[in-house]
Amino acid sequence: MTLDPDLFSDCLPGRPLIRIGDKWTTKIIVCLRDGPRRFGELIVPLRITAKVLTESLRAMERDGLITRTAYDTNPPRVEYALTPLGRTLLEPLAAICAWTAAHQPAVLEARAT
Amino acid sequence: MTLDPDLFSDCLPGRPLIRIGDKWTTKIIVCLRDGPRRFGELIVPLRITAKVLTESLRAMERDGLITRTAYDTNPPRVEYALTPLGRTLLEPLAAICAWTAAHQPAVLEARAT
DNA sequence: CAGTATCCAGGCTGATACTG
DNA sequence: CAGTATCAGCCTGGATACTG
Repeated sequence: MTLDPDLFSDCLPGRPLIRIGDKWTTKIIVCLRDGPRRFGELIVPLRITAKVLTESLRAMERDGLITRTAYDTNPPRVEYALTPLGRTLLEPLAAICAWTAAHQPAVLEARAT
Repeated sequence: MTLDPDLFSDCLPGRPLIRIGDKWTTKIIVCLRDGPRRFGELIVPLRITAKVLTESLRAMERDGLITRTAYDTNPPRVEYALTPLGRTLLEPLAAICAWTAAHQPAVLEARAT
């Protein structure tokens, strides 16, 4: 196990770097893991408001994690997809998921006492 | 790579479960990786206020991630240490660190354009 | 359908002052 | 040293209404 020797180089979830620590980014990434999805296909399962979803998607697009493709149809159709860079995040996120799946009961038990 | 099939079971950083997504928890854990540390040994390198550090430590203690040991001396001496449970978090956190170390430049470049 | 535009509450966070 | 108490600002996130 190797942890960044410089603890304060913003390599961890806190706010600064990537928005891993925010409420929605990671969930959106996982939502996109099986292929492109439309705005409405994200908003429903995530139970997020349009405003917040838009903000999150824009930020992730700026960071190069996803792409936004608008088709000039009526009604409009917009698809969001992971970039190769965004896709590389699936692995560390899976590690977090695995940890939670394994240890959530222990945490909840500790919290109960 | 295996991701939790139930996307909404709070297995990801968002707020709900473990405080992985908050600003300080992960940094505190990494700070404690080499052994117990005193309150003041955390507050200085983390550049956190006493109030926030106290709140974070209490929450982590409730969750069973750290222990708090107060020695009845004068001046007082309190040590915080990772529990075995807390220690298991080092591995997934290292994965996040590794991702950031590897891809931070790409993100910053995307953000700049 | 895929957003924008406002407004607003609550939580996180920090600064400052004080205590056993 | 290791906190607690209080106050205040910011920002995230949500509710609601409206638009091309």
